[in-house]
Amino acid sequence: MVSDVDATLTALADPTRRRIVELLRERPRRAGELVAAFDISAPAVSRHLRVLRHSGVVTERPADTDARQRIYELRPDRLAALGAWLDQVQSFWTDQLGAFKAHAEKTRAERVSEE
Amino acid sequence: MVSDVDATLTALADPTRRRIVELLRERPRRAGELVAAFDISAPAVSRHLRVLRHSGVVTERPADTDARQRIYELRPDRLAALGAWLDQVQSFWTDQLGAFKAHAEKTRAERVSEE
DNA sequence: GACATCACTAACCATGAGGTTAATTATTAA
DNA sequence: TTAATAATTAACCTCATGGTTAGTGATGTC
Repeated sequence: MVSDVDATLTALADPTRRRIVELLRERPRRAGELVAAFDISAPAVSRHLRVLRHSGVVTERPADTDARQRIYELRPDRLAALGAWLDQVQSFWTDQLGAFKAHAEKTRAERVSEE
Repeated sequence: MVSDVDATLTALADPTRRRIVELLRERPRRAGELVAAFDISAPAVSRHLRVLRHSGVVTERPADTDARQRIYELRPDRLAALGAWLDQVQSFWTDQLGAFKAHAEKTRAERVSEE
């Protein structure tokens, strides 16, 4: 029930991996491109990518132009599952305390529009 | 920018803490009640609660009937912020999926930076 | 074919996080 | 006021995780 959410949260637990997700949020990127974005070594980034891959947060494929290069792309399903889990937790909460429901929704909406 | 999301994800990274959140999803609970729900020691649970407290996911207050007991309650703001972050990531993905599916391999697409 | 390049795995090391038991604080009960 | 209870902090141990450098496999380039 929570197992893929579990893997997703574990994957997003690390700040470097969160940053990778944010980079991939803009567009797919080559592994080397991601390595260049951090001050850590290439193998370190590579292992973060493996965690993200195995948790299903990203996909990987070789580039058409140069098969040595690997393109990483964000995959929405797992993030959607996490979102659903969050909605569930929040909805239970709002059911419990109906008076605050409006406030919670309002807060959420504000945060979205802020960025 | 991501800092509270950061703390929230770190807090939810641990399976025990996720389970605590799910228990609190139903109703506020006493610390001892939460301890009883796990096979680990009371201090271990206590520290998980501290992490959740510091990340803002839960609040704590003494019980009215017995001030030794502490009531833990879920707080929606941080989870809402995390939800907003997820929405943001996903919306970027869906906006740009079509365009990049076609050209990502051949073209180095230049992006408008929204930050 | 020889060599460079991209990204990965392998092997190793250090730190942090989660677990334990023992001690501490605050409150209630006798 | 003394003892018991609820929960926490303190001190300690172990192991998972993230970092490193070195080596490997595959692909592109000369």
